[in-house]
Amino acid sequence: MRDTAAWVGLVAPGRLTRRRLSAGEALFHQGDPATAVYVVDSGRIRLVRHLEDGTSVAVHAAAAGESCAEAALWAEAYHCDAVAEAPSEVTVVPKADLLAALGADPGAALDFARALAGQVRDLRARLELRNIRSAPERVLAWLRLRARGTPAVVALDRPWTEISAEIGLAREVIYRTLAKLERDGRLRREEGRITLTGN
Amino acid sequence: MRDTAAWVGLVAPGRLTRRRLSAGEALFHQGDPATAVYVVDSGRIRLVRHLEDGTSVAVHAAAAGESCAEAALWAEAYHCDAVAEAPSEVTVVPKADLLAALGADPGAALDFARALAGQVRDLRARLELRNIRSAPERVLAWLRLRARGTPAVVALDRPWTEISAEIGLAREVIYRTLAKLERDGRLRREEGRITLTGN
DNA sequence: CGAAACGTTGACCGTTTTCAATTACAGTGG
DNA sequence: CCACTGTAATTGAAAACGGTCAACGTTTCG
Repeated sequence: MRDTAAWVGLVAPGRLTRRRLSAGEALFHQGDPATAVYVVDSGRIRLVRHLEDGTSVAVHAAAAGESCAEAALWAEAYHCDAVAEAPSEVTVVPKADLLAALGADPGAALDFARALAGQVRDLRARLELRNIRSAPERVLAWLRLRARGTPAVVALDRPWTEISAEIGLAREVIYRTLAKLERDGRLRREEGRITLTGN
Repeated sequence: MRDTAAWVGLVAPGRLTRRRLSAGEALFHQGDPATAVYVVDSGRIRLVRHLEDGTSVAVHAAAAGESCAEAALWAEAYHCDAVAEAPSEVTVVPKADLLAALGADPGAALDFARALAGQVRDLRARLELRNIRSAPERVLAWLRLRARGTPAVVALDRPWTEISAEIGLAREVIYRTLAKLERDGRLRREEGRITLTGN
């Protein structure tokens, strides 16, 4: 992971800004003129779309390393609110600069497209994962997708509490499921990593 | 919807091919040299990734109107199998032609990026939707996201059977939930459309 | 006209969620 | 250096919810 936002390099470093947000602080509001795209460096930014009837729907929660509001590049105004869920830091990539860089060099635009295509691939896979109803099967599928080498080993870079949200199961279920899978000999749990065992 | 693949127009029509697949037929195999990107015209293409340990994981199921294997543009070989779930038709967009078109004109590359960014936005929203556990809340959120006008009306362009898969609930649950929401006065069901009622 | 797909509803079962309680640490400030 | 607080990791038990099976009327379409 996490070359996710390599395209930030397309903009001159001097044009990038850092912004620090405290919990609950807004990065931008729905309707504000779209002036920048963002990359979350730390913390978590929640994007919420407000609807005509007064209700709202969460459309994304960008974690550290992820970018958000790319679509703002082609929009006049932001289509959702962005609020920090926790103290966060974001890199502000001015829309004008990024567009200029992309328009000037086809290679740059292709790099950008490539990053987006990678993200589309990832998101589709995640979505497909959610179609697996059974908790153990889903967890196994998630593990297999990110396993490397023989025997298959998955390095755990963040707490299960966080991973469980990505997998879409309550964290208790994850623990229980892992324990059971280990008992059944499907995997082995070690400090910071999981080894998928043959059968 | 479904300008999803407007970028197909970037390639000279004469270079596009149509391919018809019968149920179960393979469009390409993991490891095959990546030669094209595809747009599903009808039917459904299932993408499956095969893993080192012999197991496999579904990474996507492209329905009519969707494109697939965009990432193949930057890959030597396909990273998954593509098999028709049902009789299907796809437009074959030769990788070389598309890359050439994108590389020649920054505007074209930007259009491509734009389409991908839109898809990223959609996929994130769908994923976020899946985080809503409660069936009625999930259904309502889905409806609200695609409601237009005041009062909010959702036009139904396809059978619930299909929609239920997108929402991620068994179709029976959808029917039951809709019936209950209607009973509770949260919405009204009419021929081919749903009206969200105030409260 | 008949087969398929769609829409609908009831009932039951199984799984996941939720609530609760406990252990283990890591970091903080006195 | 040590209580003290907060997060992560676990596990148990009960409740709730969605999944699945079944049955049936309806519409669609070849």
